[in-house]
Amino acid sequence: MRVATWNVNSVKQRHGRLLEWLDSRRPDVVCLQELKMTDDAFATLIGPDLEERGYEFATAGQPAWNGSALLSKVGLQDVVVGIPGAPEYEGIVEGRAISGVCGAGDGDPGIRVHSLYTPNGREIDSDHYAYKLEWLAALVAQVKADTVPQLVCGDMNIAPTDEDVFDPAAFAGHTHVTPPERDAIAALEALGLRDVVRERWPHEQVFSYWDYRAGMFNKNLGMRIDLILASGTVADRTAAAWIDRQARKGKGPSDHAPVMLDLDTAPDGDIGPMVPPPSAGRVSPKGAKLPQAKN
DNA sequence: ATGACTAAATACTTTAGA
Repeated sequence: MRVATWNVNSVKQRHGRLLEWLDSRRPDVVCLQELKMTDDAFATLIGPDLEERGYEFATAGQPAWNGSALLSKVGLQDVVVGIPGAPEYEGIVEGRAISGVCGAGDGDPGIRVHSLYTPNGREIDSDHYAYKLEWLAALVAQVKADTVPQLVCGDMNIAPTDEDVFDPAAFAGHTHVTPPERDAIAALEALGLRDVVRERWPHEQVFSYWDYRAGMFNKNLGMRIDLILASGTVADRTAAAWIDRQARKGKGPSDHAPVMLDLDTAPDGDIGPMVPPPSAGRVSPKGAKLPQAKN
């Protein structure tokens, strides 16, 4: 079974590339983030394309911003929209979480797959940052309460360690790298979840996000903030785990690349081409800075 | 010192992303 998570940065803008990627990689379960559209708009725009390819789907959409989706060719049961107990932001329930059980049947309990878009946090002294931490606490509580096999996937907006950014010095004082944020990832790992990409690439620079500006992708100045965290029995089935940098290349990409996990069973037939290892031989230049917002 | 790119709505400028 192949599982993928991808922040597509607008399904409307990524429609063609998303379908080409699905046809090339043939994932069985797909988590999408930043749909930037409502449930109805998603179903109208891309629902028929997904059904034609054998996917069931469920969405936690929202007008214009955020939005998470879960696609599955291997069953989609017990869908939960949102995280119980998660905070709202200024009275709005944002489309940041959806989960469902995939691959169940024949005595197999399946896997609860979460498709998550953690709040960005903006600045450390902002209420968006406090909201991010509260949201993460609700996620940890929910994962703890659920004892079935789990995959926690998505744009977590946290670089788990200093190895997950191009230069820790460039991120001093910024969100995504602060101890309270990293504590949330550590709390999930303390519950038995494992970061399958880092386990597979323990000493490589593997990034999943590169700012659109200033040639950051070409210089490999990125961050690893899109994660797949697997509970023990699922992580033990890892056949391959990687970041699909090919999907970040060319004209009109998302600023994120998909994260991929192959478990030790897969459907019969062609599941797509082999892909090269992530960032093979690439090392970030030293002393680079983050792009700065215009004032 | 500054800008840098993309997307959506607030729409020809602002807000947001990370």
